[in-house]
Amino acid sequence: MRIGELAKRADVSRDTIRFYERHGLISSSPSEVTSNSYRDYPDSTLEVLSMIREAQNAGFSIADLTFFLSEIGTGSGDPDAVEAFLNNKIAEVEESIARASSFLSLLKQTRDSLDAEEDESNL
Amino acid sequence: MRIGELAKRADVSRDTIRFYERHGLISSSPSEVTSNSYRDYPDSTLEVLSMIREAQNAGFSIADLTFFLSEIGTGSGDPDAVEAFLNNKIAEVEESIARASSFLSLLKQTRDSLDAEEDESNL
DNA sequence: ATAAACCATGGACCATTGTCAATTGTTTTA
DNA sequence: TAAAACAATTGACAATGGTCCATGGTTTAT
Repeated sequence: MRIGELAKRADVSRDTIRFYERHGLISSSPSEVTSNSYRDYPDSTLEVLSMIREAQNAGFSIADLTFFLSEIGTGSGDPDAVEAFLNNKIAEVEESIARASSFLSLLKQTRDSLDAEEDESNL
Repeated sequence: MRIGELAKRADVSRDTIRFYERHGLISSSPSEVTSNSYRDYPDSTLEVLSMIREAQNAGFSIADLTFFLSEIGTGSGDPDAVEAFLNNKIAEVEESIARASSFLSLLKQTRDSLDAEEDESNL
């Protein structure tokens, strides 16, 4: 599919798609029609884009993703390095989830005590 | 305490502390010694700094934190706006945790299939 | 009392993650 | 077939979250 359709379906901008492609997160092929310079993106790019969002949300940088996706994609590279990378990242993400949960509790507690105050003043 | 000690204890740079203070996340008072321009930070700043880290990890921006901390600190402002802000943020953080957990599964699954490949080739 | 360590201020600078605009070419549609 | 919509490329611009540096003053340690 062409970049415009991909952008619409994945809900990211064309520029973002090009940005990701420049950084090796996704890839495309020249269109079958050789008379233009349009690129063709496989359907699977949709899932990759969705995964990129999840990964970023979990704290992955573009550089992390470049490494992860290229390793996963090609299977080349030092398997031990990939394993070490994954173990590191798994630990980081677990840690991050734990921290976020703790912060979430604080937010809820804050809201609840705010509610209590409200009720207090509405007697 | 003075900025250097705070920086060391909280494990952030002095510049970061000043940056946060400029943005209203923390505050200090002039030192008791009036002959200098040194600032004095209360011990509680340590917890605030630690909370800032948790909040950032959970997706809060500096602007979010500025709002949250000032509201929590002063109790002034529109309580409904604060409540709405909190409800929004709580939903966002919950969503983010769910996504991160899903991504974590992918990472683990990737590691496991990598391990399986390894074992495969080591028969 | 002097050197080393610390502090404040201001502004420049930086990496990351995009976004926008200009130009030029291609496709689709009315 | 002409206008509107879409695409590629290049390079500038922007927001966020800091970091660094120069300068000049203050404190602490020797």
